[in-house]
Amino acid sequence: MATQKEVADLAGVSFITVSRVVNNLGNVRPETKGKVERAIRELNYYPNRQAQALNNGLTHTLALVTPRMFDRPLFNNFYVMTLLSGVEMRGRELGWDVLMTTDFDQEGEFDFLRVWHQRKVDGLVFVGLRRFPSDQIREIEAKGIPCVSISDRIGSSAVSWVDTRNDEAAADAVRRLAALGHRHFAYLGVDLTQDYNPNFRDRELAVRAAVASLGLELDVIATSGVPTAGMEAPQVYLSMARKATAVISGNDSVAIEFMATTARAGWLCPRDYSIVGFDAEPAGRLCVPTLASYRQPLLEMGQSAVKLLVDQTTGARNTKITETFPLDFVAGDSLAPVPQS
Amino acid sequence: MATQKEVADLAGVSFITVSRVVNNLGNVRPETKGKVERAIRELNYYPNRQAQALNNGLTHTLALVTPRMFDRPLFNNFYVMTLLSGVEMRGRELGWDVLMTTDFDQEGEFDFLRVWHQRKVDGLVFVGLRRFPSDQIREIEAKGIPCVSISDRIGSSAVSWVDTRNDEAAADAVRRLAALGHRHFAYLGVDLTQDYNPNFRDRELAVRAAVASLGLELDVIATSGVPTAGMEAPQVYLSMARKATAVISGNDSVAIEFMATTARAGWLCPRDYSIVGFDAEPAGRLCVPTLASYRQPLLEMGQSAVKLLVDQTTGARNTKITETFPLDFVAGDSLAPVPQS
DNA sequence: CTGAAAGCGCTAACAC
DNA sequence: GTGTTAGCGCTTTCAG
Repeated sequence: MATQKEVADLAGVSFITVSRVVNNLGNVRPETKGKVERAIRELNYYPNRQAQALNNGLTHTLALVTPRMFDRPLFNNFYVMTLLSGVEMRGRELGWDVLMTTDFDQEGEFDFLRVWHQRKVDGLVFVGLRRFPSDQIREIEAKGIPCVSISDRIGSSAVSWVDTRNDEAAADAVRRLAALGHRHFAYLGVDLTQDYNPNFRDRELAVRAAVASLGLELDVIATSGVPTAGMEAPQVYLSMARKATAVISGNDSVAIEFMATTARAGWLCPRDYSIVGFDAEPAGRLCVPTLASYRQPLLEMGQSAVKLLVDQTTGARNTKITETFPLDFVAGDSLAPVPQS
Repeated sequence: MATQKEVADLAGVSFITVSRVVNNLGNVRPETKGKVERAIRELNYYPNRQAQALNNGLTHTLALVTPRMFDRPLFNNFYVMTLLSGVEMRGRELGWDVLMTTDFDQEGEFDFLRVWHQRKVDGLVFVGLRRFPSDQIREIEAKGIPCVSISDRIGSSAVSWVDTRNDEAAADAVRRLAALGHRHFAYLGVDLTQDYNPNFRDRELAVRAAVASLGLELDVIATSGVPTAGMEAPQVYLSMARKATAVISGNDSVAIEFMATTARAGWLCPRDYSIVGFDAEPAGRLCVPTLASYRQPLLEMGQSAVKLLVDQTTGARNTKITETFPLDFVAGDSLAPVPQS
């Protein structure tokens, strides 16, 4: 653990000169600089970030805040992890490190601001799959804590966000299925009154609107929360006398499970119904039939969020920015013309 | 951002008393302590970790080092993600935060020790899916950098590791399939001369040994590296005149893709062959047929690694510890008696 | 162009 | 029990 002073001694200069070289402040004669650089290399010197941070307040670290659910972190999840990849990639480019945290602590307290208070990070990126408590928003506003939200369009003027145009994609799904002759739709979602999830919310609302505007039929089946009569979505669907032929699922995981369960009951996709999901998870590509879906540019979203955050902490920008991305349709064999019965 | 001094002023004591209260050092009269605690609450004071770290050298942060592949982080991966969950959970319990990093930087340099040199973390947990360069091992030994490896049984006496008994599970798989009458095996792996992965390595070697000891037949098909004649594993298998009826796959992802590809070619599991994978990914549960597999206790492994690391940094233990976990068999419909042909 | 002095927020060692 | 002094490694004034 070489220190600045040791480098200075070896190079025969004062430690302040080392600081100048390390931080590229100019004002150093080339040959002095050369001596210092040689000493740095020889001692394998790295500036101590803790000490730097104590001076200028910058840790060059951000926290990625993700949901904790069922008493454990929700890392094991394609959506969150792809975002993390984007965050890490852009973070690296900009010289920032990423601290993984969850929104709740062990005891179920909402304390994700802790890492900022402790000065472990300069700012936070939220993966907003859950309602944001307004207490925290007020604190963020009051203290000017740099924050960017992904997926949840936080109302506060202090929080920038990036999101996708789920409404467009959901409307496209309805249109696409209607064009294949489908007249009876089902939407697999969550109980929005219980489980706030902005993605599911936007998708369900847009599906409702699009189906209604075409004058078609729609069953909405909640997956989580309190499922109808204690049954899970596939059971609810299978128990219906008149089954929708066009199923739109709030995400791919739900869709894949749905396909597997109905298949075991002898009700097959795409023979008996068509289905489309969201998020284009890799598992959907491996299904038989392959699952049609809408891809969010998660990698880009993660990268963009970091950019916004860094701009904000460095003062390059201090106004709220909002950014929306389109979703791409990913074709699959799970989409077919309505069965003639 | 209240400081210790501000709290002290408000409480009418000196800042050192605040420090004593915060760190529970005793030596403080209860009523003084009460005053200080009230001031802390009122000012919403958090100790500045940077400053603490500058004194005692402890950041209470660990780095989880995971592989970067194909120019991006490999976070989006069931295996890595479940480990991360375990690491985060135990970290929280012990008051440590987790910094996510990758083994290579943007330019392909092996610089995962950077975060330690910069004093951003107190130690490292490696997810060893890749050969560890011996340069780094030497540096770890020389500087006493606290490290724990997951899955790769690092030879150095300075690096503790946790791993699973893949050999046992692989032998069990062979035994199980042989008991179902299978005599011709295939193993789907990677090119071990090109792609070092300790899990795949242990599994392949054990399969080879077990099949040989029973005097049965084995085809080994590499998935990555340079696939035979430019074909991927399923194609290689399908192109064989005499196909193995018992397939053991190095992991579930490969197995799932294998099943999907052969199914499209009309070669069906379990009618035409049986298959078993490793890691018990959730996607395998949703396959038709469901995929038999062996589950590693990844959550526990992650937790255990953190425990070992923390013990090492706090000096509670300074000898190398190694720990192995058993794998659990997870039943699936992909296993059946050998087809009568 | 280079250096000396002060201080970031905190803790360890030593007084009182 | 409580306070004072020094110093962790670095950067930011301000002098020379």
